Formats: sequence, structure tokens, C-alpha cells
Amino acid sequence: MQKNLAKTYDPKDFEDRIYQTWEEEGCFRAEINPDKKPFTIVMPPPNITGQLHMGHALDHTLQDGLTRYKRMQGYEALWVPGSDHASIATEVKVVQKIREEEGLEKEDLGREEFLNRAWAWKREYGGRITKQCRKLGDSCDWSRERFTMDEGCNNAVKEAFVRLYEKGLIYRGNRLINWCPVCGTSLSDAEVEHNDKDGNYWYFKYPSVDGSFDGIIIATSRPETMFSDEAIAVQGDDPRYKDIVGKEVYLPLVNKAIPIIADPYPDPEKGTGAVKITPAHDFNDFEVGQRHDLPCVSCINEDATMNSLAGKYEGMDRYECRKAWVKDLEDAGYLVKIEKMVIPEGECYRCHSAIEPMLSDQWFVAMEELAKPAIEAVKNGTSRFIPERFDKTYYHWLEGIKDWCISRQLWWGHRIPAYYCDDCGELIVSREDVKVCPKCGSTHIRQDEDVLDTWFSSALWPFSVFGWPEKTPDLEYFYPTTTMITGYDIIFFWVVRMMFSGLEYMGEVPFYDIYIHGLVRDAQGRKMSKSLGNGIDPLEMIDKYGADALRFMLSTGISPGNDMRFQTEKIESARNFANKLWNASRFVIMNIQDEDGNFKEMAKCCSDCCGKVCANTTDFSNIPLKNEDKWMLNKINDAIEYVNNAMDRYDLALAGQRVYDLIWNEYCDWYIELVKARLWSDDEEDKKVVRFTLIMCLKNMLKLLHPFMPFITEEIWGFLPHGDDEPKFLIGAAWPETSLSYIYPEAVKTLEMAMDAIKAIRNIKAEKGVVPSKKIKVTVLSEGDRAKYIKAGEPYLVSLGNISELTYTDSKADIPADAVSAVIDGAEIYVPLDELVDYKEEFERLTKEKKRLEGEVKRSTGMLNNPGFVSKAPEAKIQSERDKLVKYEEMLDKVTKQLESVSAKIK
RNA sequence: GGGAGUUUAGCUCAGCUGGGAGAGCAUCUGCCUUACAAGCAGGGGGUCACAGGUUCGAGCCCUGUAACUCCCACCA
Repeated sequence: MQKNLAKTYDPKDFEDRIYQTWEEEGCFRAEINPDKKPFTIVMPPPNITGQLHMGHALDHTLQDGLTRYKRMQGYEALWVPGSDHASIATEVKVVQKIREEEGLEKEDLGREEFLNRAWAWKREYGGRITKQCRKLGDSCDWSRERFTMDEGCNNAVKEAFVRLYEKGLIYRGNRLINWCPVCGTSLSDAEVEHNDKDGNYWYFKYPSVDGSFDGIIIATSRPETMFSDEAIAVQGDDPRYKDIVGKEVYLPLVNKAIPIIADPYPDPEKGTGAVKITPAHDFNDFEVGQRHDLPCVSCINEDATMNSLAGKYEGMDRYECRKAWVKDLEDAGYLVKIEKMVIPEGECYRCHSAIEPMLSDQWFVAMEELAKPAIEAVKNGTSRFIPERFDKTYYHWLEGIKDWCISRQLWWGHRIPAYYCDDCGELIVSREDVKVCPKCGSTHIRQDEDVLDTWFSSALWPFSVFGWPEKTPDLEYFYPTTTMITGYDIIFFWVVRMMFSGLEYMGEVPFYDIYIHGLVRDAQGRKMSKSLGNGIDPLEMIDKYGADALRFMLSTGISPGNDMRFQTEKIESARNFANKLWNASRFVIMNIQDEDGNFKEMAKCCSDCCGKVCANTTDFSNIPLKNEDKWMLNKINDAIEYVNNAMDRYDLALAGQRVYDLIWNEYCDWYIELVKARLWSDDEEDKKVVRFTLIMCLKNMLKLLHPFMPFITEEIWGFLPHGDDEPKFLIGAAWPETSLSYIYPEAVKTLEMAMDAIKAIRNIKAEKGVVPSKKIKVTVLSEGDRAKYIKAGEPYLVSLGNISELTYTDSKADIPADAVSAVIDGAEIYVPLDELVDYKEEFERLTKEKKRLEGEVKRSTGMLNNPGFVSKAPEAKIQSERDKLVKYEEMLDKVTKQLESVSAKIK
């Protein structure tokens, strides 16, 4: 019984099985190995709240492809998986869950119980996405799986926090921060999205206090913050206002007197050139307030309702208050005008509600000193972005960076390791829990209520996963990691912060290469989003087309750094490719086994050869290869070289496309077709050679394709014979190497000429409406060297051209009178089609061809007659142009003569 | 306002350091040829956004223009 692949390609039959085997066999494990160079990638940890989406699928396909490539190249390849506790995102989900299921708020549960629920959530859903990664085929070392809130990461976070605090780079300050009233927490600058909203400028008049002038008109888009106004600012030399600087105006209706101050901040072009200063609710105003020592008092509560400062509006929502307040001002005659205006507004990146700048006690990381080495590491080339242009984004962000607000008013996350003594007020920042005040001995100690920004722990990920702050051997061996692969959307959140953290704590960059990819958009080019409902579920696609098809589509459908569109036609095409490979492999296997499923004999490379066709053999001198075998091996060699270059530039798309061409266009369309006749012949010795080459090439193609389509290649590999030193699993096989002994210029010339001739014959048949299977007589006219090659290609012409009788000549006189012709490089093909020929059509075709050739000759002559070209272009280029000219002139000459004979027939 | 990207076949996109315009899908024609109709063979289809410039030679380099997209800043 033959042991062959299933008749139809169905990825469901083997993808899960193969993954399980890989995992059980420990194929993804990496260990410290002093004999090998490490290749390390840490996975951007997906949120535990998340499901695998197309963005992950792309991200992971690239990481896995690269990891597999490097593993096969002999690196100790490690891809570290993990997941992120996602402080704010998870907390929101858990709050929602207990609200829906139990009707409770988190305060009803209390901190401890809430955290129990959150951990329960983590246990239930935290593993969901890692299971989905397995469907994709991620070859990461699951034995090293980490969670950003596990004990090790928690130690790393405490250590990092304490060290920075001790250096004075973490501090607690009362400053204006971004506040999300819905999430009830502060946010970092990176977590605020800026969007334009339709809004108004309301122009209000603030009356003069002493009556010496008429008052001042200001514009504002946020009237409800007026209760916290502390001044009106103008440019000191503004002719409209310079005389009233230093005087006071009343806050309308409130009747609080505030000064008119001169400051560089106001823009005379904007509004009225006079601006109200509200230090407690605007970042710019806050700075003005600092310069002028203005009070800073908020009028809005943390839940976005108005506080007592707003008087009768107390308790109203900020936007409700805005309406009521504007109406009251209007009724009182203070509203001058309303102007429609587009207003930029900060939104929470999680819940998209409007951010309120609020004055608050928070923890900050001082960024200036940390940013410098991070900038330098990219400037001096220690780390590089791919594509390079993202370094601009990176510099820009770091150069303008402000201090990082790291405390969050949440419960789920790393709790800030700071403690307060209730008795003496001492602040203690410590790696260990503090029970007794070191200053006064009091036991009335409470830990800071807040947790840290999720990204604080993510920033440590490239070294915390290896056990930092312990000096572990893993850390020594695998750090710095080789490559970071992630989307451009989290350069600010993550890449930048890992970079300065790595440099600060490890003294070395966290990664050398930073490969940035784009987003996967929908077929219309829109961002995939929950609200649009246009997301495409990778798992559904895997279910329908297989993981290999999805992966191939994702990795070959991109160009570095750019977004891609997801179209089902593309994944279908990838699936069809897999199917093609499947069937070709089935054909090969069919031809190398006898009826009992034993491998038939194959050509041996040397006397010690095991006869199992080792893929890394490069010496074929003992094998009587025919031209097509040599040609195919040559193609394999070319492809290896091309793929290596592309992979080393992180251009998986070009590499994958080359493998596609190799397998489909070169191996299937030509090589297999060329050797069929030999496989069905009686020449046993020659069959051994064909089997050898078929397997040799197939094995190497499987290797080249493995990083892109790991499952199907592994499955096929399992059906092929293996030499003693070849591994059982393709995932552990050695990457193919190029070799000069693969190169056979004579064979290549022969095949190329034969292919040209075959295409010409097929074309003649198609154009003349003759079925391809019809056997026809063909005469080839050629001379000298060319005649040698075309004759060497005879078997190919006969079988693939479907020729009944092939004759050669070097003389025009031997050409049959009624013949259709085609001119290829080095030969003329004549097909006597007698009555089937339409001479008029033939005349037109030849006329067109003549015109084309004349054009080519003209172009070429022009170039060669151009003194500039001849004197300045490289010699090789000039020579190749001369060769072309000779070729075209010959072809033109022949076509002209044919044309004459055809036109004679018409008359 | 600052920065980046895009503009190539009907659609989606490739095109490496300048040297004869490519792929997939779609379309048309003909084929069930003993691995594959998820296939085979053949064809049609492009002023490479526009205008200048550099060069012997530009899809590629430079300058400018236009359209679209994204990021950062901006709540007078």
C-alpha cells in the first residue's frame, strides 16, 4: 500500500496534529548553548482581555517566520511568549462583568475581593489567546511563557521603581495630568488621542473692575471652566490691550476680580488676542499660572461633575453646566457672539470619553535624562529601525518628551511600592513591604493606593522575562534580544520605553533591530474595529483556508512598514498555492514508492551514499543528470540566494513570492512536465536520476517555504525519505545553502532556448485555433552554436510542444512553402499548417512583429550611436546592448523575409 | 503648524544601489493532457499623478504642484 498524502488538501487534517507533535517533541525549546549564537525575539505580550485579531496574526506570522528561518540556520532561536495584565483594559472588563452578573460596583467588593475576581478572570481568559497562537503555528518556547504580573515581573517592577526613585528620576508631584472621568484614572500623554470635534468659540465680555475701561472680550471653547479663571493674559505690546495690563476685570456673574497680565503665551491672531487663564484645567494655562504665581483651583470633580466653586451649578455634569451657564451669561448680556469652530479634543484611548486636565498628586518619571541615551542608541546605529524612516518618529517623540505620569487610580496592576507613615508623614519607597516606619517606629503604615501604568512593566519585558533583576545565565546569553517586531502604532507606548529602560537598567539596548510593520485594514482600506464591525477573525480564516494560507497571505502581502488590505481573494490564492504544492508533492511521492510503500531506488551521490537523497548534498558529479535536472537545480540555487538576501533584509514578502515562483512556475509548470516522459520510460537508471532530482528539489523547496507555511511543509516532509543525518522534523532541518556546483550554464541555455521554442509553438497553435494536444510537424532553422542548443533541447520540444516530427535545417531553402513561423532568440520555428493557415492574418501578425523589431533596433542603435552612452556607460552594459542589437537585427531580417514570402502568397 | 507615507494594468499591490514595465485577482480564448478545474495553455490591458530639472539614459535621483492617508502639536 502506498503511503501518500491525502487525495485532497485539507489543512484541518494535519495542522493541529503537527503542532501538538512539535510541542511534545520540544521543537520550540531554546537553551543556553555556548556553541551557537542566540537569536532572540520577545513576543509583544497580548492583553489577557484580548482575542487574537488580524494584527496579532500578522505580527506573529512575521516573528514566527523569522524565528523558524534563524532556527534552521543554526541559531539558538528563542521566541519568548507571554501576556500582559493590561491594567486599565482588564479592570474595565472585570468591573463590567461584576456589574452585569452581580449588580455590584468594585467598591462594594473592596480591593482584595476585586483582585480575586480579576485573577479569576486572568485564569479563565488569560490563556485563550495563547491557545489561539498555537492555531497560527507560533513556534515560541512555551516553557518560558510569562505574564507581566507574575512574581518575577513584579520583582522587576519594584526594583526598577526603587532604583529610579533613588536616583531621583521618579518623583511624586502635584501637577496637571490627563484625567479620564469615566475610567476614573490619570493617563499618560501617550494614552490620550487627539481628535477634532465640532464646537464653538463663545465670546464673553469680562467687565472692568474700576470702570476705567470698558472690559475685555475673550473667546473660549470651554465656558464651564470659567469658574477656575485666575487671569486674562495678553501680549504685553498688543496695542489693543497694553494700556490695561495690570488692571482687573470681573469674572461675569461670579464677580471675582482677576488681573489682566502680560505673557508671551497669547496669540494675537487667535480669538480676540486676549485669553482667559484657567490653570487648573488647561496645560498651557497651567504654565502661565506658574509663571505668574496664580492660584490653581479646580471647579470640576473627578467624575466630571461641577464642584462647589461652580456655585449653583454644583453637581451638574460639565456639559450640562456649560449649557446652563452660557444661557445665564447670555441672559445677563455677557455673551458677545458664538462662532462655530473645530476644536481639538483629547480622548481616552480606552473608552474614548473626553479627557479632563486635572490637578492631581501623581507619580512621574523624569524623562529628560533617560531620553538622551535612547536617542543616541539609534543615532549611533546600535539599534536600527526597519524601515529606517521610523527613526524620525522615534526621535521626534523622545526629543519633545515630557515627564511620564505612571500612577493610575486603579486596583488591577503593579501596586506602587511607596508607603506613608500616618504618624510622622514619612514617605518610604521600598522593595520590601514596609510595616514599621523607619523614622518614628510607628506601625500606622499604608501603602500607596495606586498602581502603575501597564506600560511600566511592559517596558521591562525584554529583560524581566529572563529573570532580571537577578543576574541569570539566561539574561547573559539571550539579552540583548536580536529583533523586536511590532506595529508602528505602539512605537511610543512601548518601543521607546523598552529602549530607555533597557539602557537604564541593563546598560545595553534591549534589541538591535526594530522591525516595524503596518496595520491590517479591511478590503476598503478602513481600520478594522469593533465599532465598525469590519474585523476579520483570523481563526475563522484558519478554519476556512488553513493557517498556512493565512500566514502566506499575510507575510507575502505586505511591504515593510506599510499597511495592507485584507482581501479574501488573496487568502484564496495562498490556499490554492498550498494545494498546488500538495498535489505536486503527491505526484512526487507517487513516483518514488512501489506498491508496498517502499521507496524505490534513487541515484546515489557517492559510494557511501545512503540513497535517501540528503537535501544538503551539493556534489552531483556522480549522478548522470540531464539538462532539465541541472536547470532545476540551478533554479533552486538562485532561489536560495535570493531568499537569503530578502530574509536578511526582513523582506519576507519578496522572499515568499520568490518561493512561490520557484514552486509553481519553475518546478510544477516546467520541471515536472519535463520529466514525466522519463518517469514513464523503461530506463531504470534514468528514473533513479529523476527521482533523485525531484526529491532533492522538493526538499529544498519545503525548507525555503517552511517559515511561511510551516504546517504543510512539515506534513509533506514526513512522507519523504530521509538520510541518516537528516532530522525527522523539518522544523529542525538545516537551511539550504547555495553552492557553485549547482551552476550549469550550458544546461540553462539549452532549457531556456527550448522553453522559448515551446512557448512559440504553443502560441502558434493557440493563435491558429489548433488544440494543444494536436501533434504537428515542426522545422527549426538555426545555425552554429544555437543549433547545438536547440538540438540538445529536442526531447523537450517534442514532448511539451506535442510535435510529431521535428526537423532541423540551417538553410532557408528547406523550409516548407506553406508554413507559419515564429522567431525566437537564435532560431526560427516553422509549422506547416497548410490549409489551416490564414495568410492574411499571418501577414498582419508578421507586420506587427516587424514593427516591434524595428522599434527595438532603432532604440538599440540610437543608444549605441549616442556618444554619451558609449563613453560613459559601463562596458558590460554597452556590450550587452551590442549583443541585443545583433540579435534584433537578425530577427528583423528573418521576419522581413517571411513577410515577403507571405505577401507573395496573398497575391 | 511640524513630520511621514501614498499616487504604477479594471481591483489590490510588487518593482533591490537609475540600464528593455511585473505579480495575484478580474477579464477574454482554448483545453477534463494519467499530481492538481483550488487546475493547464495562450491572449488583451499601463503617457508609472502632474510640471520642470539632473543624466548618454528616470517608475526609481532633485525641485515644485495636486490629491488622499497617517502621526505629533494645538481645547483663545
